[in-house]
Amino acid sequence: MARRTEHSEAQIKAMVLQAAKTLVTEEGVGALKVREIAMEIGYTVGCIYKVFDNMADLILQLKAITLDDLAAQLAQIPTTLPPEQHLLALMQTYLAFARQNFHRWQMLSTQRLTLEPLPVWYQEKHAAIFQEGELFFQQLAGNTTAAQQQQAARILWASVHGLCSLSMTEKDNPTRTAEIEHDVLRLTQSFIAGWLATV
Amino acid sequence: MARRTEHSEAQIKAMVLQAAKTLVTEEGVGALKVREIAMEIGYTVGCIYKVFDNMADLILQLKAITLDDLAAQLAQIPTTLPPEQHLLALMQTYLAFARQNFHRWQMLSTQRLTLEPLPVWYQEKHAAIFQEGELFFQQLAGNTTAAQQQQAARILWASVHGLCSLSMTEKDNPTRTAEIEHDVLRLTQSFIAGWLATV
DNA sequence: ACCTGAACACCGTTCAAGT
DNA sequence: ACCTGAACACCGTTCAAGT
Repeated sequence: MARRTEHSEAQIKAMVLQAAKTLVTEEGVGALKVREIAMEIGYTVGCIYKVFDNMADLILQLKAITLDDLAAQLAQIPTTLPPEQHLLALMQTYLAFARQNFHRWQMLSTQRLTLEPLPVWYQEKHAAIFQEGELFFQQLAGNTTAAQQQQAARILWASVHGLCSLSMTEKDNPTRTAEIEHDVLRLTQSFIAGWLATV
Repeated sequence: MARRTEHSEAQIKAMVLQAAKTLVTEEGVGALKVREIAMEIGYTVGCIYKVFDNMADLILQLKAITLDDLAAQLAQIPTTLPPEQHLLALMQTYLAFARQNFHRWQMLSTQRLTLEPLPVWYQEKHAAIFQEGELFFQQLAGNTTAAQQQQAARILWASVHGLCSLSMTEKDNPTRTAEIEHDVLRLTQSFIAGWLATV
């Protein structure tokens, strides 16, 4: 009954990812089902397994797109800011991205159940975001080593992520929502001040 | 074919939770299946739904036990420590617990897909752990408000959690493993120093 | 060669039917 | 009254069979 060739493999791949992105954005990662995607793009399930190894592969590709979108947001921060302001802007932009893309951001933290390590290309994409920040710790304290600057950036990113994670999965008091920004602000300022004093 | 009454409902509930705890501890939350639990305790699946509403309920009970175990660890910290040392001990104990109970600790962060809010009794158990810490921020800076102390404790817990989360889900370099403790130490010390300076 | 869609294995959950 | 176990709905995944 088949034989269409209306779309190339690359086109189908893009259609699948687009449909998957919409599904996750609107209903969360829990709503991501092969049959649902297939119906959305007008093909059957078998077709999806021609362009993706399996569901874990598809999810990884989708996470990569989310990382790209986040990186693009971070890149928009003006480069003229003094280092501490720049670090603060990075963290606030991260929070804003998490808010505006809640379900996709949440998906970034869903570790798959398989124990295989993440592919290198994905790890590098992730590391690139963390590297945003190292430069500014260098500018803040030029006498520190590169390892110290890396550690500082890594700690700041991870801790702000933890704070976002806690705040956004809690029950949504309207008051709470406004508090998150203050928490991120205080965490960032306090960490930088304390790091400068003890490094 | 049935009719045993060898165990009370409470006994069966305890057996289920014990079996579930072992399964999660040894193989992770992904290995938690009703049929598996049923086989382990020598009953059939239907029996499990007599003592638990569903799988989400069972998982919540299991998470509550994990929170209790964590709280017990935190309570073992000697009360004679000066406030900053005590905060540091809290964070290091949290890291140690996460390490020694990796799969159960990881399960604490797995938000269920249903959008219902967590029951109040569970929220309180969770909040009780976060309250550990507030007292010491008060001792560190008596001139601050209770709200400021709460914010500080909340931020410190969330950020250390984020750091543990990042470190422990990364690929396990043996070198990395030793670095985590240094990261937690630096984060805690820097945050406290910075908080005291800017509050 | 390309796509279908029925089948399979495996989940959580339910409930009529046994004892 | 208590427990069974077969059935159901719903997943991801595969692959022989159509065009």
